[in-house]
Amino acid sequence: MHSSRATPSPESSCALSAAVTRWTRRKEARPGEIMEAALELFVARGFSATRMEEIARAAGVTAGTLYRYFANKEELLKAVIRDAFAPTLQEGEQLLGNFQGSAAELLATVIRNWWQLNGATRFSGIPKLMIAEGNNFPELARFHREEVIERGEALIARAIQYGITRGEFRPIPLDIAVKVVTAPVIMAMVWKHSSVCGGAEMDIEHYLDEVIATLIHGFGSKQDIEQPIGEKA
Amino acid sequence: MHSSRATPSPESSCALSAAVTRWTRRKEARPGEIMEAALELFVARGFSATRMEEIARAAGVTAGTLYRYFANKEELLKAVIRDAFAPTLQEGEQLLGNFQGSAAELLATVIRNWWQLNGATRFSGIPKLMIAEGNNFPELARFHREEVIERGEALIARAIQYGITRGEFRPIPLDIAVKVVTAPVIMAMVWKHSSVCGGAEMDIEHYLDEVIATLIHGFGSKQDIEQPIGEKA
Amino acid sequence: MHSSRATPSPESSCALSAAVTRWTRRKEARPGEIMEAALELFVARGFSATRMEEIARAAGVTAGTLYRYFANKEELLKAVIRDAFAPTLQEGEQLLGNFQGSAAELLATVIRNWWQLNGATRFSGIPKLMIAEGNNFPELARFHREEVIERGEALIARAIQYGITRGEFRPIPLDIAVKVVTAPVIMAMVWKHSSVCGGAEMDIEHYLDEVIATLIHGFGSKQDIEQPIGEKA
Amino acid sequence: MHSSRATPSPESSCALSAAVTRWTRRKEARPGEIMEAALELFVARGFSATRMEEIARAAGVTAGTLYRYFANKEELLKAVIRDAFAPTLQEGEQLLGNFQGSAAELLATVIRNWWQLNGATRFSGIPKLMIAEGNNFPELARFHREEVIERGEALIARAIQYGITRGEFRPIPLDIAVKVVTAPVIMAMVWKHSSVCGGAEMDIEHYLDEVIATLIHGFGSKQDIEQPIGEKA
DNA sequence: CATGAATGAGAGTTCATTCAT
DNA sequence: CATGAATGAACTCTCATTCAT
Repeated sequence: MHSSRATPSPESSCALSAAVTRWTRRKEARPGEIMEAALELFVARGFSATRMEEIARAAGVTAGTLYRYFANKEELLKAVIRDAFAPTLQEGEQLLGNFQGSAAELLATVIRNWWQLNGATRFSGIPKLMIAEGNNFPELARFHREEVIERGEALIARAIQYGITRGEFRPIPLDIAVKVVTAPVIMAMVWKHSSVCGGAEMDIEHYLDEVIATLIHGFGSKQDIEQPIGEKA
Repeated sequence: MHSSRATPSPESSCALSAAVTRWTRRKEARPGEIMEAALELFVARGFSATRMEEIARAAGVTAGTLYRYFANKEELLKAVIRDAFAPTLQEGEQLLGNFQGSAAELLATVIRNWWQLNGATRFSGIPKLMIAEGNNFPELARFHREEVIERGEALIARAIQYGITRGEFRPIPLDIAVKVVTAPVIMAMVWKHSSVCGGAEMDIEHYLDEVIATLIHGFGSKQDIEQPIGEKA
Repeated sequence: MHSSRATPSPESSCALSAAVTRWTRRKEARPGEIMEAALELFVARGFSATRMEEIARAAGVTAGTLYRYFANKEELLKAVIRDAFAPTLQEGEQLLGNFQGSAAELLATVIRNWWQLNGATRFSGIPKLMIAEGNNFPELARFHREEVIERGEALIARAIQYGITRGEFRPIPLDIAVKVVTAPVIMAMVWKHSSVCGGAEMDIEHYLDEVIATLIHGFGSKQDIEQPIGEKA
Repeated sequence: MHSSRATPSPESSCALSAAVTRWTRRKEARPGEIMEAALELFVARGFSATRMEEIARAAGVTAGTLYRYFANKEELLKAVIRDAFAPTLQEGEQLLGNFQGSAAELLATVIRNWWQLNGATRFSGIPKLMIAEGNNFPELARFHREEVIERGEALIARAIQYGITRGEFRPIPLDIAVKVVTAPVIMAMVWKHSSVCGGAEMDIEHYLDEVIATLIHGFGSKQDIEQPIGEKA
């Protein structure tokens, strides 16, 4: 069955290799390989549109095998998400704990960290995934909201609060300000994975620089801020 | 030909007025009713997850009837999108043509118009739709990119250029600046339709005010802008 | 596709019959045909062991069609059961309402009715079905218990009570006496459908006669009943 | 060969006693432990619905191990049944050989014995099992019929014949009478394991008392038995 | 022109059984 | 001898689409 795959020399040693195993024992490696394949496909095609058998084939196993490691498709995605965000969130929480410098610097660092650990990796496809199909999978949505969004937004909120407390930022309501910060970053991730918008070929690093600059100046309190124009009366 | 069904006299057909029975009037309204129903459902559940029969029921017809007006599901969505954006874009193009005031005011107006004509209507669900499933329907993606995104971004670009030319905004690369402006607006539309993020209960009007304020100040050139912190390199 | 089946003359009328329909419209007949086929197969093979596609084939349709008429396999069986017992139970309830004669006669009639309307038909396979798999399908078990068993046992109970009230039967606790009556009848149904016990070739009519005789004499109060032997202490 | 696992000295193998390690002792106990676990689960869930891996886990081994001792699932059930009935039947045969008292007493004793040795144990689930799935496993059905049912019915037949010969019982055809006796006992076993009928909470001891009383009186010849009512013809 | 019964190609998931270790 | 990862064939159920009426 031309198993190939990590078989050093398929043709060597007649007697032994005749018995080339139908499957290779990989207990430890399997879950990771499967999650890898799943992430790739979920991001590329979407959750519903990805067939379990495709994931299996991409991971070099059969569909039945997936169910040894993950109870069902939804749990597989949950596992993928868990793996994706844990490090980023931990890193962020640590950063916030010890920070000493200016709020501008803090906000810039938080955003850049977020991008490097998530946006620049293939985890960047997950937000699009949840936006796309979260409504159809309520348990998945709940999980993502509680485990990822709430923790992530709390981080951003602390950074902004830090700036307001220091008088660097004007006193914007935290919940709103958090959205103002996250929106452009999430959209960047969406663009990376969407052929719909012309985002495929945009220079994301440059975009992020401008986002950061605009946010910092936009949040700034130094200048006397004249009333924004067109405020709903 | 045995149409029956509340048609007073199927065989009469003397003049035009006689033929305008309730059933016949219906016939002309059908495509619109179907598209209406389709938009509602596509936005709520996603494209793939919406069953043709649901759309039919919502439009008061049966599944087979849909295929009289639309070749298939994908063509139905294309028709829906075509209808959605034409007015908004026209309005925007007109505005840009005649504008005289400050760039800040222009940018604020463009954004608010966009929101009123799209974001506040149920068309606001379409961006999410395209983000979600555009990749799986390339022809759809191409159509949306060319007919909607490119025209929309051109509008925003003109508004920003207006500000730069007047010296109100610092000279940010246009393609980047456009994304900085559109990201928070599109995300607002996404949040409106996503149970995933806690966007359901956010105060979008207030959010938009802050977005506009932040953009205008962030783009502003008046203050001496110290070098943004953490700029790569 | 040699559809045959109620087609008067398959070979006649060239032009018309060339277009022999892929499917025949049978809206009214279908559910009945499907339930018929399902009963046959459920009884023969058991509930779990019967595949939906087998039922479909036996009913002359494809598997998908079953789901137009029945939400799922369990609902299909429920429909079969509903159809099977409604008439028997109604008949029994009517009988009990008007009866005038001796209790012995009443009991005999109730049992014989039960057998003729159920035991002698192919509905007789249903008790075996429920015994076999009821534990694995709790909703099915509940339905059968509430809709069939409880109503049926209430009937038997009334007949016995009638005998006790008249002094024809000794005062046996009703719940127990009901089981003593139903056990041999249900077992007769089980035997009819079980190759396991040598019941296939037994003379059930004769068996029922003896059951009735034994029950009536066994319940009788006339003779001085000496203490049953071996009663637990 | 690298068995490892608490084996003190895999390579020693000096004498017999050395080989009687805990692991080796286990080896001899295995089939019994597996059959025990299988019985429990087959009775609780049914034959098909019980997964081999469940049995394995319940027996403290893994799925693969089952196949060392039993060729497949069906053979495992056969082994379980073989073990279940041997003692009961032997006991019964002995009883019949030496009995001296009244037929009523004999019949009562045979039934009570049967119940105590089978009905009251977890073997009581086997009849339900065979009723449920016997038809799908012909070889199993044949085995059970020949090894269990026929021998059991022969026992009952002898007890009834004893009563007829002594003039205690009226001359009922033996094959019929046997069924009249076994039906209520088997049903009692079925009820014990069926949530379908409200049998779970019934007082089986009391039920059996009434069954025995009814049978003995029902079979009795003393009273002048008027023609049972409603006899067919 | 509208209907809606029917199709048929999968989708996710389960499980007895195998076999390299 | 025991393990348990892996297979692969079923199974139930879904849904876009067709087409006789």
